[in-house]
Amino acid sequence: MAVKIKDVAKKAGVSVTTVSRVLNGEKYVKDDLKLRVNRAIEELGYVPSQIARSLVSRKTNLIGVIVPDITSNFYSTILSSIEETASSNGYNLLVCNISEDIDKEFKYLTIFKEMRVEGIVIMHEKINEEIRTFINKLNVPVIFSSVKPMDQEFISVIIDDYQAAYEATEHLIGLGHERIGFIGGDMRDITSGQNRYSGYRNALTDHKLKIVYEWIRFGDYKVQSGYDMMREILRGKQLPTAVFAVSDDMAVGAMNCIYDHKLQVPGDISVVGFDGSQLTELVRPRLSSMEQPIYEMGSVTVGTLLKLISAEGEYDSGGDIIMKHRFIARDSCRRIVNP
Amino acid sequence: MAVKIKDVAKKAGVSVTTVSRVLNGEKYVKDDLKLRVNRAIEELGYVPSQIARSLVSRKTNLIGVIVPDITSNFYSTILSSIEETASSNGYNLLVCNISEDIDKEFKYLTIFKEMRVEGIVIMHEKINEEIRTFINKLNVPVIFSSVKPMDQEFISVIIDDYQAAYEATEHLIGLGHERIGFIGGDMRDITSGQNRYSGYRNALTDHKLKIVYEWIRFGDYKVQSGYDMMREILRGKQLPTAVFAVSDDMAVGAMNCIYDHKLQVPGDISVVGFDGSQLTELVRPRLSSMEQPIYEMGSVTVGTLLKLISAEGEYDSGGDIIMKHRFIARDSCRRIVNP
DNA sequence: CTGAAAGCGCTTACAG
DNA sequence: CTGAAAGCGCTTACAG
Repeated sequence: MAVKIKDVAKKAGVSVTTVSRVLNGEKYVKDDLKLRVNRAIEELGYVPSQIARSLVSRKTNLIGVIVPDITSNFYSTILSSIEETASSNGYNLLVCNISEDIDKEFKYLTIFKEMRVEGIVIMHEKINEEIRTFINKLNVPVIFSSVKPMDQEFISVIIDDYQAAYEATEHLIGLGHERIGFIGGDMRDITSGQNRYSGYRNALTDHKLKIVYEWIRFGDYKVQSGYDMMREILRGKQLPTAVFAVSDDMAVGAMNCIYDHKLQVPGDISVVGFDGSQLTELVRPRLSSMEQPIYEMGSVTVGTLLKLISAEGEYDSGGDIIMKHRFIARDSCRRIVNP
Repeated sequence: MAVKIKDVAKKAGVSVTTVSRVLNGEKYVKDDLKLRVNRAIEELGYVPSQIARSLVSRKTNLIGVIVPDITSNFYSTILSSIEETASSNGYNLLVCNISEDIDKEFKYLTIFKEMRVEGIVIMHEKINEEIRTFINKLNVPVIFSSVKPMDQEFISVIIDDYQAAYEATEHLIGLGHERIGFIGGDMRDITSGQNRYSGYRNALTDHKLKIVYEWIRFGDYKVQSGYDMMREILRGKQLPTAVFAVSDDMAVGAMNCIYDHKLQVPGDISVVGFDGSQLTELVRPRLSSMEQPIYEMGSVTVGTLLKLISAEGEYDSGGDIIMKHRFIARDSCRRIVNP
């Protein structure tokens, strides 16, 4: 099979201990021995087994990542950032795409444990009782990225969703809109579900605008549900002049639905999205959106996780990590002159 | 630290051998012992170390995947399919997003070797001499998915790109187009670079149409390059009535460029894409595209790789694996009545 | 500075 | 059916 440390030792005429020492860059190896060892490594094409190393060092350099849907631009962008940060810190990623399948998540968490990953990143909010129990006694640092599930005490890397949604709604109000619809998210998630909804509602009421339930729907953050929810809104007696969707995907779905109904964005209905994903620049008209610092969130997630790992539970981040949001106006909203 | 097999054995009052046996589902263990062991496992929350197992079994159940750009819908879709197939066969993914960085690829291949992955999937064509040499003597099955780099003899899972590009071009010709532009790919890739270009050219010449180099550009498959290449084409004296881009991303970039120049798709210029990614249904007008069976390609890639793994080099796939393509007409092309 | 030996947490012949 | 022992490929005290 593959060449092992013993083969290198034999070829170099030294002990495996010595080979191990030059492998790990220890000093106290005479130069000529070091030279012989390195030459043997070179000639044999020796690459040490991380498996064996992990067994003795108890370090796997592995981080397990659970992604709800890797084909979503938002998640794949965070993931690419996570990957980059992890990689540059010497960590590798075990990636699990659960696509709504809770059983798969449980299976994967077990695999993560078998593989002795040093930390886990979770990016979805559908945490049930069984999973909560499991990760609680897992004895491995867990961090949530971009979500904050209910009833659990792990750190989340998020933005101030309430404030962000409030400001996004105010943007529309500032443009003169008074009939503003809403396509929300999952209420099992505190921030992207509940807080964004509260932000929307409070912005309206603070500005003396009525909350019209006919214009309010809840989706699953994906394009199709944005489309479907928008269609329901379009069936109403009176139409809103603007819609705020809490993900860019849903906003694009809504835009497409409006387009397919022969209405114009922003001529007939303005649309605001949320996330600031690449989609915003991909569609026409370009989508105005409340931007999350997606890429930065990925690196902060890994950075914090690495601190948790090296501190072995002693590190206190001081609770959730709140990143800065920023509204980016593009071409999907218009000013209402005569409401 | 974590509980190990010895702890279970002690608690159950048996030898570690016996625990190992019930763990691995061997028969020849008396029911009452099995019961005691399982109870001990349960009570201790024992999960065996895959690291230790791998060391003795020489099986890691790991597949290394190199993706050029995980944020691209095309690649993330293949990846999700790869993940699903691997997972359901008991394999886990070590994912590397190289984002154009050849050095990173080399680093990752080394890590793959250290981790003793059982197989490797590569999804990009920029294989240089150093990398070629490395994977050739890696002694691990390698398979290329959706690409076929030059000068290497590993299996690729691809479609008949020549024929597909030919048919896509013919679709436009069939609609009456005579001035058909082309936004191509990377010539280092035989199929998606060279063959698609040949398919386009031969379709034109077979139908007595002229090849106009003013309308031909080459990009990197991404949205931005589609946009940029289209802008160059739009600068020409005479405009084509249609453009065929060899990726949906570039086609969307081209559509956006046309839109930003106040021209209509398909009114002024028809656009055909390639891949059949989710983007085709996301944009308006919906993009007509030559569809690759993306999801199936992912599962076939893993399926073939697993055969290569279990056959230990004895399995002969009979060369590249050619999947079926299919043109899907949507709304981005119009019929030319008076050319 | 260098090496023999023990040990990381498992599995697998080999005996019984 | 069950267990003691060797071994997977490394690292790390411990001696020298």
